[in-house]
Amino acid sequence: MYKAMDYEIKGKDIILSEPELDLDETLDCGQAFRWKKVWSEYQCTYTGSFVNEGLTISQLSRGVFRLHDTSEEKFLDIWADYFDLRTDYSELKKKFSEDETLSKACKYAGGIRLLRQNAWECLISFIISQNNNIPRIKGIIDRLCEHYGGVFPEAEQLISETPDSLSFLRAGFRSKYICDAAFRTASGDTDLKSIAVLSIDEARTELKKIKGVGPKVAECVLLYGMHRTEAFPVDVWIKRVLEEYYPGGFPEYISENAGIAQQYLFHYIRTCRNE
DNA sequence: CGCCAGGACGCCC
DNA sequence: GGGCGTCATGGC
Repeated sequence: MYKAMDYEIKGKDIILSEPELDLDETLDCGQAFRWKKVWSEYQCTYTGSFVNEGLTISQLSRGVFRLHDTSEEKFLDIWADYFDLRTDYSELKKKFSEDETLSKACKYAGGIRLLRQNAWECLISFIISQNNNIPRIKGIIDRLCEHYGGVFPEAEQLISETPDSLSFLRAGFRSKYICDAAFRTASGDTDLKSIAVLSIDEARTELKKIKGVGPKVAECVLLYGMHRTEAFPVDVWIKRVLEEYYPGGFPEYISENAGIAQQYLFHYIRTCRNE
């Protein structure tokens, strides 16, 4: 599964070659909500961040990318992990493709990767996601970050908020859940770092102690924020996939990477069938 | 306008 | 334990 990375340093930029990555597919497929796409004169560029570290990255051509104004150290320490570059996705997809539906999904959008995101940001983001649509989720998270100076607020910054004081988010009934998550996290009652290494069922139980965290949100935090690739979030879209293509159950041989497979299916069912 | 959205909670049986 | 109404908000 380990894969060597192919990159070169070019001034203050890093040029990365990774055939199994596509920015549109990876950064805009419902796993992360804070990457902004900008079209400059010659290229399309994404700007986003991991915790306090910002990044501008553009796709120069198929499988070739420029990480702007960064360093080799930051690339190796932060972005290689964030984009999961040390995992061999060609190997993963080869396995997935033994299944007919997954084979189509991987062929349709082969540049999807599972981002290794921050657990706290995932927790709040997916609390916001419940019974909500992606454009509006992005709007709420934008307003949250904007209010805290353009960065995602830490739990400690949110403990003084109340559902009333968060009304500017227009998050509706979800605001009280954000407050509970912040209080529990800041007080140490919930410790995401230690939850991340629990057995998957213990981790689920711990996460669901937070108000507004049910099976789906817990699964998203595990998958996107803790890189527990066996976690398998089932929303209305994946429910349709399961009913239509997997009436006998999801393939057992994929279970340890079911969450990654789910990501290809989610994108496939939502976009391909509308074309 | 009505239906839906990367759901969870509270209550009922 | 499963079924169902409710919860804000706004995208489409």
